Amino acid sequence: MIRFGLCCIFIEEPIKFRTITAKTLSTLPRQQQLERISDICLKNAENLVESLHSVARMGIGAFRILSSFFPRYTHPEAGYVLEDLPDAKSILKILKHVNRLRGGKNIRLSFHPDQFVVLNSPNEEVVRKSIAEIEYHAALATLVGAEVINIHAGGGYGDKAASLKRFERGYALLSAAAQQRLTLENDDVLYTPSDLLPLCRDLRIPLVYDVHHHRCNPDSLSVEEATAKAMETWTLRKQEPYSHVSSPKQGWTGRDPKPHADYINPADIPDFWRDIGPFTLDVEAKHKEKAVVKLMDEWPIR
DNA sequence: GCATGTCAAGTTGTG
DNA sequence: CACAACTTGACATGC
Repeated sequence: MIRFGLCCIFIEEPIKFRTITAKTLSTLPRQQQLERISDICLKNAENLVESLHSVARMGIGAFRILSSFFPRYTHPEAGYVLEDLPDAKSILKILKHVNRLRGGKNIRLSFHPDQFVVLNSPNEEVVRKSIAEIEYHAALATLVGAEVINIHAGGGYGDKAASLKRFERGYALLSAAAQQRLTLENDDVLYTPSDLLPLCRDLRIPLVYDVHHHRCNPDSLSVEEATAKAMETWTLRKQEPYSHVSSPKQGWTGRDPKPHADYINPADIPDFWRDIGPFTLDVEAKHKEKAVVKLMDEWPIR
């Protein structure tokens, strides 16, 4: 049994999350900055409520919240905390409503902090900023009841073993709220499931198994083996596993299989996934909810 | 209006 | 060595 998930945004549904750049904010006095940000955060909170209604209506069971939900939250100049915002009370109220809705509709929420979050960087400043960004996600996750903050292990810096050791150091600096939600995902160029599984076992971190990344960046494990080992990291924590799927834009014969296609080719989903579970499968496709709905139609669960 | 360039941030592989 | 790719497009500006 598979629960399908949508990532961040919609292509056809009339829901547009808003944002603002640090550059634009920098032209405004602080009070006006906070007003602009507050307005955007309030609208994004309302958008999230609408998102839950929409995905529930379409039979989608998970939703990834975009990282710029509170735009520029940790920016060195434009950054802020919720209490700074004129609409803080309304925003909080809506986010608590989101949490109740999520529970009532049984929708899993997650985050995927962007590529600038590198917990294993040799540069201390990068680690410090990465931790701030993860803690921002954790605060938001606590408010809305999101289970997962999923990241990649980071750079290799010519020595993957040493770099994974540095990951442990960064991980140790996170709050309990962040550690509780942090998950690791195999990436498409560097860290394979085999690389990450020992670390996941040692730190009790669930492994989000991205089958597309595994095909782009394989190791000695078969898809079957990697699936089974990844699932174990979740059941150990008594959580439903998460996996990711996407299809290559130019097909597997094209030059670079890494870019994502508009839709999922059902053939890219391992057949045996029908018989395991339950687990959540985030669909990473450019056509967003249309791709998820199409996949659910073309790849019916038993 | 609509087209186009820009947007905080890291790391890697490619042309 | 510049640039795309990564989960990603929306905002800002200038015509």
